[in-house]
Amino acid sequence: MSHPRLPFLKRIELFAPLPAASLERLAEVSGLQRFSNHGYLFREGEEPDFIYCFVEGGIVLVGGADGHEAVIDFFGPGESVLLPAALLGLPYLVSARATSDGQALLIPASKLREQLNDDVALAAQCARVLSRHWRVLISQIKEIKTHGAAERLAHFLISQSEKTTGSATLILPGMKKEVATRLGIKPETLSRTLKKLRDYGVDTDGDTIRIASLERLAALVSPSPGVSQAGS
Amino acid sequence: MSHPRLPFLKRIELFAPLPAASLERLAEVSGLQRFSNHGYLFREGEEPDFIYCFVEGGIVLVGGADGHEAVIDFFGPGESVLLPAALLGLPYLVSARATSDGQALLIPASKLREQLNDDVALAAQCARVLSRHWRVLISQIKEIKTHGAAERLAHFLISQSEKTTGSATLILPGMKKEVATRLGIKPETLSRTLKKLRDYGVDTDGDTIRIASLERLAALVSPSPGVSQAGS
DNA sequence: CGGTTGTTTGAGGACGTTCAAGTACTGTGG
DNA sequence: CCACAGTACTTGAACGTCCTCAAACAACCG
Repeated sequence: MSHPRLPFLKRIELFAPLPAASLERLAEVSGLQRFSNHGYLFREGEEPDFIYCFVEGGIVLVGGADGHEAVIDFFGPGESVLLPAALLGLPYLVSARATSDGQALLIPASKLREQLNDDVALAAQCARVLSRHWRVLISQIKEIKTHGAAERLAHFLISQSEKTTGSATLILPGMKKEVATRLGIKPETLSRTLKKLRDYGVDTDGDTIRIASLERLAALVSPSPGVSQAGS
Repeated sequence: MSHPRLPFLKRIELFAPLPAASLERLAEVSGLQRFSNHGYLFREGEEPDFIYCFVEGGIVLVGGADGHEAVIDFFGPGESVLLPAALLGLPYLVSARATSDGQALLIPASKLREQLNDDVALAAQCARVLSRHWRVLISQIKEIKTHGAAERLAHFLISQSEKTTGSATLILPGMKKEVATRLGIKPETLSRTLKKLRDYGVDTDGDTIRIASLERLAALVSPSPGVSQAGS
């Protein structure tokens, strides 16, 4: 451990599998940055100076004008954002707003682009991580286009709980209005939909959600293949 | 030009900027494959054997069960699909259906993964192309979540025409029902929405669309920036 | 020619939004 | 400590958009 920021880098999925040499080089140009809840880390349209890797706390990625926001997704410890904009050197398509206090590791975009061109391990790992992100986004698009609000909410809740069977308790990764936009609906609709899900064993208490049976919720999303399957 | 497939590789955006050595290596393991309209090149859930680079003709990427399809996007000459699944070795999340006769260059996924680990140029280029794809998907998600059907259709038509001003004539990249799903609406709704757009100078004749003024259409999408627009 | 598939059109209904009011929580200043 | 304002959230009623269902038309093909 020759560098003090090395242990932080190792906890980022994007960098974890890299050999020591690559990590050292990244550690030298990286910097730790604190941020506080509800603050903006960067805004849509700005030039990419850094990529952000979250060590502690999380943010929500939003796009579009104020009032007509589209929440893309929530990000937390171990995850990183803005790799695409940084690699291409194009303006951010999205803004990031903190959903809690925390700290992020910042890597200068220019250094990253440099290293990308002569460090196979880093380049290959970037390609793999971007591939995973692609699949996440594809899933989201498929879901928006084929499922209704209740199904999307159910699926979201399941994805937020670590487990896949039995009961679970989870805390929403942001304010309800942000969660609503992440699902492509209005806060009012989220409120009502959450109430509907009470019949399926979902209990709400502030930003804490208790799910009685993950299986029962999952059944709501894909009504056991083979059944009539009436409306959307 | 030591290899007969080299000229084809050079016309694929993913490979075009690569040095000769990388291209040669890819050319040796690649193969040309014909496909015919309405046929499936691969289906959701299958194991990734190849990535597909389109030399001629195009396909539509669809996800989800038959009857509840979600069209992701259309792809044509110069573009490639399935890099993410191939790099990760995970099952395809989508199916590809041809929207015309054509031919594609196939690169074995295993060879690509191999080369990715010892060819910086290839790895870096993959990362860049995946970054571009990421941005396209983000744009699509933002659009679905913030715009109505008419606006999305207008934007889609504009993006399909090469120009950005004056009048334009374009041919839909697939059947109307596929275009509809790409926009997240039903064929019936597309038909009706297309009729509404007649008042905005959009004329339909089979799969040929004539746009009187691209500016007028664009105004429909973003009602002239600067106006009241009430930011909340 | 009848069968199949894609598109159009119409009528009715479901889902989600908008508008509006009311409740609960949080931080501020008296 | 409490009144106050600001924000998030909830709830209700009316509305609009898009979907479903159904029928008709056109193009294609055996």
